[in-house]
Amino acid sequence: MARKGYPGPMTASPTPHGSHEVAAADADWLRLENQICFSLHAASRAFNGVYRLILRDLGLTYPQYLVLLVLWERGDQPVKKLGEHLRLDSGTLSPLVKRLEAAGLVRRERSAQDERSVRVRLTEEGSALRGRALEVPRRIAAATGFELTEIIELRERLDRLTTALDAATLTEAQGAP
Amino acid sequence: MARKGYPGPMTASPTPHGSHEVAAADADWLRLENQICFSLHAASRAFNGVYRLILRDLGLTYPQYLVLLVLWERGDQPVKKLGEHLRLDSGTLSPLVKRLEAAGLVRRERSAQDERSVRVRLTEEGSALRGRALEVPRRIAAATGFELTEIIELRERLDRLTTALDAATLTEAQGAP
DNA sequence: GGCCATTTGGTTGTGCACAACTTAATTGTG
DNA sequence: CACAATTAAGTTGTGCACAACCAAATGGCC
Repeated sequence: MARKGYPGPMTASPTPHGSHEVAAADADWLRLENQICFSLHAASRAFNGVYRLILRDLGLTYPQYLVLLVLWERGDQPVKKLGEHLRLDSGTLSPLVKRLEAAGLVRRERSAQDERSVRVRLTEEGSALRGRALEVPRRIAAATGFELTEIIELRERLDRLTTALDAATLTEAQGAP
Repeated sequence: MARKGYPGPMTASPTPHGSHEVAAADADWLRLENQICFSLHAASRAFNGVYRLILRDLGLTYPQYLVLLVLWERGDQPVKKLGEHLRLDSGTLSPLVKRLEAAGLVRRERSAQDERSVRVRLTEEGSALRGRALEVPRRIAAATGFELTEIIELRERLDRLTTALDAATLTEAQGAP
């Protein structure tokens, strides 16, 4: 668990264009970036673990909980909108929503106006579950042990990171070689 | 993409024990915590997306890359040790390592001293891949657009978060009600 | 009307994460 | 020595994430 030191900023300074020097600098970068992406990965899974426990009482997984949050806050939504709010595509949402339907929490019904669209509607039971879910956030916040300001800062930084990474994904994917 | 405002600290102040008041405060907390866990979730997936692209040339997934990082840095390891470094259990690592073996990057061999243990050993090809992987971190760092100090701060905060969450998971799981 | 691209969901296949269980080797204890 | 407990991997089953592909409905265009 004890964290080994990361290479100091001096050793990781971006060496201009050298040949041998670059290899050493790369190795340092590698170690550092390993930390940041790995830290994020680990934090995400740790969060998932806490949610798993707390949501077990409600019979929900964490992504299912997210879907319900959207429905509780914004009302019935077509699958498309859910995907936009949660950044998930149909390949993830279709089976997930079906499981929520199997659990009796939502119903899926084709729109009459546009038969391509499927509206996800909370059932009585699904709406009622919100009451039991209200205590979840506080338990989660308590588990982090973070101050409110700290949470806000962290969130801001993560969102900025996500935006940058998404942009980079696009440019990598198509445009600039 | 535009972010709606989060409830200010004043509205989210933990109301003592009320009845109606609590519901409103809970709803605020809910919104806020939704942000932080969701932000983390989204950031993690965004990172994964960038890695997916950059690692495609190497024929690796992100978790496979993590396993190789450990092997490159610390040499051959039994599966158990890999799991400790990466916080992954055998259910995840067994098939993953088999895929790496199928790709010709590692070999798995039973230890002679302890026949329960399986040592994961880099092949020639697996070791050689390190050279091509050296440029990965810099491309990732560039994709984040973050300063070094900012990355380090973020990492520190995430690690602290993970530690707190892990501790909370344990106490939730067994002990204190 | 007939033809097209677009939009919306769905399906399939691969891989990761994890819980629960199994198997085999090892260690500890009487 | 015999036997129980522990440990290391593996297996099975469920669910999420995403790429790639498919089908039906829609809307624009001639």
